[in-house]
Amino acid sequence: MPEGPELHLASLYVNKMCEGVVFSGPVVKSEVSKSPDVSFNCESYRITASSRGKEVKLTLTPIKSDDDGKRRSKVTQTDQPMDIVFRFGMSGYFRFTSEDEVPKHGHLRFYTKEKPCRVLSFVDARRFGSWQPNGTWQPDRGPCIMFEYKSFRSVIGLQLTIILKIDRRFFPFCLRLNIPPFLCARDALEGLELEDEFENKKPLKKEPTKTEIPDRAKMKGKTQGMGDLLRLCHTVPLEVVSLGGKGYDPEKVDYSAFQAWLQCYYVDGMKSVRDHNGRTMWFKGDPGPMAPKDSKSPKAKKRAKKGDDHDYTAKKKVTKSVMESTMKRRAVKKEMPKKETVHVKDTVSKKGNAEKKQEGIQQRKTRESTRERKSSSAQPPGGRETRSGRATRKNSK
DNA sequence: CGTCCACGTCTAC
DNA sequence: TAGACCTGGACGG
Repeated sequence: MPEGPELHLASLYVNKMCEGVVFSGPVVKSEVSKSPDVSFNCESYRITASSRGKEVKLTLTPIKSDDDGKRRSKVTQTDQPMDIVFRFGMSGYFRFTSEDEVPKHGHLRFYTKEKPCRVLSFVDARRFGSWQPNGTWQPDRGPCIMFEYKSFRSVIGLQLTIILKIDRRFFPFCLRLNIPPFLCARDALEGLELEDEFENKKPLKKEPTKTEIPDRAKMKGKTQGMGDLLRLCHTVPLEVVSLGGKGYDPEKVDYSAFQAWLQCYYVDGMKSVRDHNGRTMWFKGDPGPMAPKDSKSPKAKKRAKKGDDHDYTAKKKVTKSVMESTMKRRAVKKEMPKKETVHVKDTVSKKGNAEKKQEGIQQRKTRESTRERKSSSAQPPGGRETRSGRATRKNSK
């Protein structure tokens, strides 16, 4: 789900599936959801979607019709359009299905007017996602990498002085530019001009070839194409979108393009390290001077990560050749002087693999919640999960 | 069956 | 800056 272009793909999905479809009645929320009720009830309305950064906005637009006056008997009909802004958390996505195929964890549902009606569902297994009726784009969020690129560049420029290391969001791009993920951001970006000299050329074009990379970047001597990091932040997500939403569309079955695009996750020979937040970075070559000191690499070994993501179901084997060709892009191999000054605390956070102290407590509690989970897991489709008294699990740390 | 892991926010020490 | 909030898939025993 989330992260960058996927939210945009979600909006494309909604627009595509709901084009010309008439919805009707109330918007239904699952019992367990803590997000607000959506008090919208209209005899006939349409749904369109748009996205910005990590948010997706659905617009419900009532259709006026003659029989509106008659039918309005008990329920007050909504006649004004309504925007609902969604954030997807870790697992949110939209699905448009028949009524009896509504996915489990469909926490907000829009029903069509047809006789065997269909349902647009906001599905979110982990419920980290949320929505806001009558919502607007969150004003304090950063600019959208895909559609507010220029603004994004300046913001990064302004904030450069306070960035300590390359943000995790950048590491897929670092891979392409051969930037060590734990290089100090200042080193990676210094010399960067706020104006992207390429942007008036062709912002949407594919990844630059080596020859297109400006000399200015090389001047830094460290890594090739450093200054283009930000541009890739923009173009790479657009590449994903240009894959055609394959994967998000249930009809399409070709997942290989996306797999190949990924380039780094769970690829042979790729290294990984966790940062102090417990997030896993994938890279090749030198981790860079700011790498967490003794953070363990998670089981990068044999996790052939099944393509089980809702969006990217019908996955296919990625051919070795594809991967290898993408790997070959690495150009300059340089050695970063290993500094001793590692400022990153080596805190093994959270479920640290290195921390097994209070296992007893932890395990007992986990088991409790597991058991409870089971008892409530037999829900009918449609997100009608009911949960009785849930024992709040608290970690005693 | 149990453990670890996951594309993100929030808020409480 | 640790948890908390959640579910489910992969994997190990």
